[in-house]
Amino acid sequence: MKFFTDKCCLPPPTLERLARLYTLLGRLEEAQTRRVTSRALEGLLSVPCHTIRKDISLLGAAAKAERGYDVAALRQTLGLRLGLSAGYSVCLVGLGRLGGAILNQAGADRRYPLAAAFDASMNRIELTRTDVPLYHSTQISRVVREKAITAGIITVPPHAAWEAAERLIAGGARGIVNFSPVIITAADKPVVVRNISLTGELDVIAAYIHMQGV
Amino acid sequence: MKFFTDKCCLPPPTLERLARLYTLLGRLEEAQTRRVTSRALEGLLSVPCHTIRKDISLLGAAAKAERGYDVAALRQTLGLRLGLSAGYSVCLVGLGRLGGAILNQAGADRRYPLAAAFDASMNRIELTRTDVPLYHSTQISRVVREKAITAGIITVPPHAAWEAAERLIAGGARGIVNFSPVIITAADKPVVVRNISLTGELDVIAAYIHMQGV
DNA sequence: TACTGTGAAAATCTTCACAGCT
DNA sequence: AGCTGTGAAGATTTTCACAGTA
Repeated sequence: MKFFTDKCCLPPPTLERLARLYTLLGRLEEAQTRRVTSRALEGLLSVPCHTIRKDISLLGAAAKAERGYDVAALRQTLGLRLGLSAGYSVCLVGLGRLGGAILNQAGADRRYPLAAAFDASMNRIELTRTDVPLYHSTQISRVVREKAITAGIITVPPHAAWEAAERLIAGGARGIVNFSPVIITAADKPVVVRNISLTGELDVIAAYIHMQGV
Repeated sequence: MKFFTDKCCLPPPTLERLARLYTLLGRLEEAQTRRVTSRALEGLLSVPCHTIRKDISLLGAAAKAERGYDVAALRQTLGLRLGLSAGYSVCLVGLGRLGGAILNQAGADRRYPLAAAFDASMNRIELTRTDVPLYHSTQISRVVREKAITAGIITVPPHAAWEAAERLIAGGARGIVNFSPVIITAADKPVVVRNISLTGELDVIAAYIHMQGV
């Protein structure tokens, strides 16, 4: 018998849905919504209400059987149990167009402040205007270690992606969001990797369409 | 008894893995690799070789039991069966920083050429330099319909995301890649939606880390 | 020997059904 | 009446084990 994937104590699909729910609850809170029923969440998340209830139930800590969930309370519980309020700091590797966009939008989202950003071009580092401290890519491991950075966002060109990932891992990073079109794997390392690719998403869409599905 | 999700004739997880495999095979082909074994793919995709073999087997069309798969042949089969060589055209909604980045990188990836791009600001439309035809956001439905655009990429601010999605759908788009931090749902419409959010990915990473997992 | 292909077994995830609360 | 919580049933997905082929 095997308990889920590795040592995770919540099924991965549940964990991912709950993470999305957390963000949604934040938005509802901003909109002054006090309570939501699982059925309302079904419409907002495209997840069956049964599944939502089950997910929350698996968390082990829900409110009593009242009319719907208390938005603020549920969000807080979620943040606690999922470790989303841990205040991890992240860094950015690659100051090209995509990196630049993230650098600027990072201000909008206070949850994951950028503690550092890196690029392989000194020229670009000098041209970039930001409050985030900038370093040359060769400094990744050192800076990640010194600042105790938890995760890195990779936006470098394909050929440089692996080296960026290795440096992040060498510095002790525990997570990587990889936007370069190369798949980064770290099955043997204690690192969570999320590979995101626009083309990949379009491929999946094309495949679903091809299958006549929804 | 229920057959997978909706009318799709391949299990969704399989479909998504195969789509990723397709891209990987393209890369291997560029690198002049002729054959790959399922075990080699395991390392490159972080997917167990058993699963890879099963996935390919479900496709229904693999080579004879030789030493590994013929890279080019498998890729071609995949493209055909998954509909990845259908030559869909896509459009971009939102010419902010992220949209601009995608607009420029789109040239790098010839698989999904941008047939149009939209923004709500005429000023920004005039300032943007590109070969892609630009239109005001109010034209989305018309242009999507006239150019038979299959999918749209949304990079607008949160408050404008829903309207963008509705216009795309009204124009007949079958797929949406949404990079805005709002979740777009279209469970009742024949549209495939992929919501992608940097913060969301960081949340998932944080949650996995919290669970002590890998 | 080293690989793929695949039915069957095992594990996992989702859905159901109904108890319990308000 | 209408909601949540949850064990159990059902469906899906992964893993296994081994037959078959070069």
